[in-house]
Amino acid sequence: MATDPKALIEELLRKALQEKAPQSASMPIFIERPKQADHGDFSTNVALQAAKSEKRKPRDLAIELQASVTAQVSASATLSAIIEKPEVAGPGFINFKLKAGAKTAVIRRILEEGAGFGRTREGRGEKVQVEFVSANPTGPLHVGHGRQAALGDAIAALLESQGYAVTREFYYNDAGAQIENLALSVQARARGIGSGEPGWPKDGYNGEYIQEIARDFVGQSGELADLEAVRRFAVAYLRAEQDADLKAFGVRFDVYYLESSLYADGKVDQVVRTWAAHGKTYEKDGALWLRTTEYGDDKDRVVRKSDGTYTYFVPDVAYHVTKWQRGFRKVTNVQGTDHHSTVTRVRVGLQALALGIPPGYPDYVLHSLVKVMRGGAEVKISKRAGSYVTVRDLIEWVGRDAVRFFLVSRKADSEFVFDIDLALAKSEENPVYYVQYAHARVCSVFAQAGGAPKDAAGANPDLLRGEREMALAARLAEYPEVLATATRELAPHAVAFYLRELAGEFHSYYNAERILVEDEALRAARLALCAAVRQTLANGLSLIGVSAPEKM
RNA sequence: GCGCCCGUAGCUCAGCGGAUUAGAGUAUUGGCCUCCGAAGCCAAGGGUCGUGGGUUCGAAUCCCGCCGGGCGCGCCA
Repeated sequence: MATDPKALIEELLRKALQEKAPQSASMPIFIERPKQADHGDFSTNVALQAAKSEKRKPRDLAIELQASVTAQVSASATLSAIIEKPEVAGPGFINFKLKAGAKTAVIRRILEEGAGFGRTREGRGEKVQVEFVSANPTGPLHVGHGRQAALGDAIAALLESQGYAVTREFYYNDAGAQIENLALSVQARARGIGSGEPGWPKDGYNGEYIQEIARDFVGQSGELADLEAVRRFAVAYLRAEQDADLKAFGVRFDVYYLESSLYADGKVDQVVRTWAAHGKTYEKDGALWLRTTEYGDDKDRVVRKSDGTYTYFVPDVAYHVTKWQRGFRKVTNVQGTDHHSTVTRVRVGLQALALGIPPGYPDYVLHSLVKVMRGGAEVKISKRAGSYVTVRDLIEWVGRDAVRFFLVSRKADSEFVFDIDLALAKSEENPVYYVQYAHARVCSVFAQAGGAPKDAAGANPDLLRGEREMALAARLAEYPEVLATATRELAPHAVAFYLRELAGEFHSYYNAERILVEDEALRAARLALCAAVRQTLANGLSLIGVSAPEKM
């Protein structure tokens, strides 16, 4: 028998369905935590769902299910100690209440499991890969990359928490025309040629960083005529810059995969040969085309241009072949929505290779670009323009924790506005401080109590009977479900929202009740509850890459 | 024009495997520090969930049209 109350209730309902509504015996059962306290701790709408196929009135069916569940509960002493008799409400909801002791049991569990609270082995060690940031080494990381870094890292952490073996990977587009362009721009700058002047490359990069690279290159007496040397220097320079930014942001990668290596290893050629061998390509207008329309694309795509070079998506496909061959059956790419056309392209390219890769491979999490406002006007995010807000700017302005929390607090596909003025002037109102403050507050209480309780051994959670204590315990118990859902949906924003709520309930409790009361037993019980709150806050914050300070 | 995404309180956003009274933060207003940190708490006001239809006993949630916004539609990446 399950020990988790929610799982228990599901088992009870399943059995009730088999008894009272055999037609619907195998239907999915959704058990929610109602917003309204008087609707109990758990609620289900199975009766409403099943009523249709059973051709019954929802409320009548609900009453029968309720009777079955009640009978099962009364028959078992264990169950009776955990669950109250359920109630039928509204159009046919069945609401469940837990016995007070069953609610606070989670406190013991949290203190026992510690940093492991919320973690599961669901993933069974399956290898998964999360690719994110993957910025071209042609400029510093901008806010969009920051969003990607915050999202990707949190998604990776969530997958790890559910038992997957995660590889964080960064793909470097270090082989294309843009790199050539970068080298030419630096070379021109070093020769004193400004943007738009004679000799300036078409579509050259004219950000200030180009001048810095040029200055450094000349300063190290680099040979300006040697474009290859300029290219190597510029790429190394920008990679170092990006690495520094990512480090400051607290994001680490396990693998940096170089696009250039795909060419060097012949993997790009191999992809094209395989397509040709399967009759998926044809020549037209001096170029080589892939029959992507066979897979639902609206037109065929050029893979080898008439100048003999490949289009960008060929190495992209080759890259994903390596992911498959490296044993990643589950791959998530975090990218901006401006890349959404590559989703079909890459998937189709993989299909045309006939390697047995599933059609939906890989997964994508696409995020809208961040709009940065300053002084009431939008700050343009454009590499070419050279004026845009970088990740480093944001970190310097509002701090790493605030940036990460903020960027991960929104659904990936929602567009949102990062108001620099607001972040600058009112950084203390950022929700991250609210959550961190709750953590620091618990630490402060422990400092006065002469130390944190090591475990729940000396505490009796049954002494906690206050409304706020019950609410806090229920919130704590919800944490594992939040992680499971957030992982399944690749939606780390749910963690940020959860932490906000947990912190809120703690602040509320703290203001209403004194923790360090005279009564030693009650005091120990409350300290245990605080310890559980602190542990859960710390666990959640670490998933989204935010620190849990003891003092602020 | 076509494709994908978005439109929920003044502002920034949750909710969207349909269901019991639509939620937070922030802003505004009014309270709370002789007592564990006021970066906090308590309370009030504020929404025809873009709009018009449809499905349903029931729609912010599903379907269609329209309006508004974002992104994409290269032999660029």
